[in-house]
Amino acid sequence: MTSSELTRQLNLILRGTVEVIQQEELKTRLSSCLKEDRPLRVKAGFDPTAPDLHLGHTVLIQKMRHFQELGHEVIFLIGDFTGMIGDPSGVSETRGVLTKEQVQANAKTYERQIFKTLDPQKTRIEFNSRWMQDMRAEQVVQLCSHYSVARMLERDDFAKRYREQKPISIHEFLYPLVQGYDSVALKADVELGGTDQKFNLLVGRDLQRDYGQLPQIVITMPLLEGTDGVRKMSKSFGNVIALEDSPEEMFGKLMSISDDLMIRYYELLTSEDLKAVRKNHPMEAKLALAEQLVARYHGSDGAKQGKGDFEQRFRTREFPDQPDAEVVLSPADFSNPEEPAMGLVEIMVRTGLVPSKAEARRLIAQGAVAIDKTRQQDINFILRLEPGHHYRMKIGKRKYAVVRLQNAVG
RNA sequence: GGGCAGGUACCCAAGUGGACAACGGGGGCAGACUGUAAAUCUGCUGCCAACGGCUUCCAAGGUUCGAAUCCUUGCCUGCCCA
Repeated sequence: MTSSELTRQLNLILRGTVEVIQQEELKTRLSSCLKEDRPLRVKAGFDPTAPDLHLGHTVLIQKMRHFQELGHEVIFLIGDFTGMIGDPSGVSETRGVLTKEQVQANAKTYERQIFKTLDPQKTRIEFNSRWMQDMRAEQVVQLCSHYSVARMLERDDFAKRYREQKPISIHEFLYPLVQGYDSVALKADVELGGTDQKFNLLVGRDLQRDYGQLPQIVITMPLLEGTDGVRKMSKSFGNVIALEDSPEEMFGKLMSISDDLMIRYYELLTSEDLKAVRKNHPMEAKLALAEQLVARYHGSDGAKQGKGDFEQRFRTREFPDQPDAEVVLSPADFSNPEEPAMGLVEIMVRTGLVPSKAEARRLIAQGAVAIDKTRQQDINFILRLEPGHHYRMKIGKRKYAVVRLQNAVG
């Protein structure tokens, strides 16, 4: 194999990475693989408790795709065993333990989502329960003996919690060990992970060495910030853009991110030249980003749809074709069906877009509610409904609902 | 096993017998300004049949006219000693 091929592969592999441990090892192993005409075995683990992939995950998946394009073997590892134990963090809440059925269902969802990026023919999906399930206590203890508490406490998040006198359960120490053991079981050549996974990935190296294998090369990728632009994208922060968000939703969320974050998304999620992006008007650049990403997951029709919806809602401030909720009232909803009328607060709650009446009142008082383009600030306002009329209600900046009477039975 | 400290709303954190639905900060939401950007200013941020009522301060009991505050037990967490 030529050295130019080696360089070509390295360039693609290294694009966007934060750290490669060790780069020299990567080079050596890659070149021997090329020589022997065998693929690198690349592993990346995912947590089955969060089946909804979001853009944050795609940073890794994109990298997996790179490997795939270069002809290597990628393993999408689902940490179902770890998932079934349940995540310990969170003091009062005991995380629901996942059943096998749930894990199966989540795995299906994963497949559907990752195959928008990865080639199904070339992707191996594994579950770590396959080798963890029947491991005997003896073997578990033996596994534990490969690592020390002091070294465990080197992990940032453990160290921090230890310092702050926050609880750390023993079984949390098992997580890195199990994850590391996965690499042993799979004989991984490379493991991919976010920068937050660095410690766990390194444990894999140590364990592999202890078990007489060549230690895997660790490649860390940046964590993508969520829509708030500060914290990493995570369901628990409520700042995700999910791959299964509707085109409209995805487009809208992408448009609402800050300019700085937009650049970051370009950097990690596209191959665009950042210098060129910066030359554009930020608004235009953002539209282009939204179009590109929505098209990736929903096709070009989806992108058009998302853009159209965005234009309606925000640029021209029109009522969208697809409101977020529709409330249809029937005679039974009124005390006097002859003169159908209902308090605005009640209607708002019925849209499901507002969690409580108190919240509805607050919104009205703050001038966030309009009916047919007329702002309504009286919290006691009663809407008299006329048959056939579709009342268009706007709640806050981004929620729209239609309210109407049930059609007379014809 | 023993000693000590602690558990307050989404998070951090005040409050240590009545004026507490609970100071303050963060976050969130809304309004103004905008490019649904950033920054800034302002307001809101338990629920309801609402000048009032109801349910909250780890849980269950108890003391009291009255408890987030005092007592008992339990659960949870951290530190120190063994």
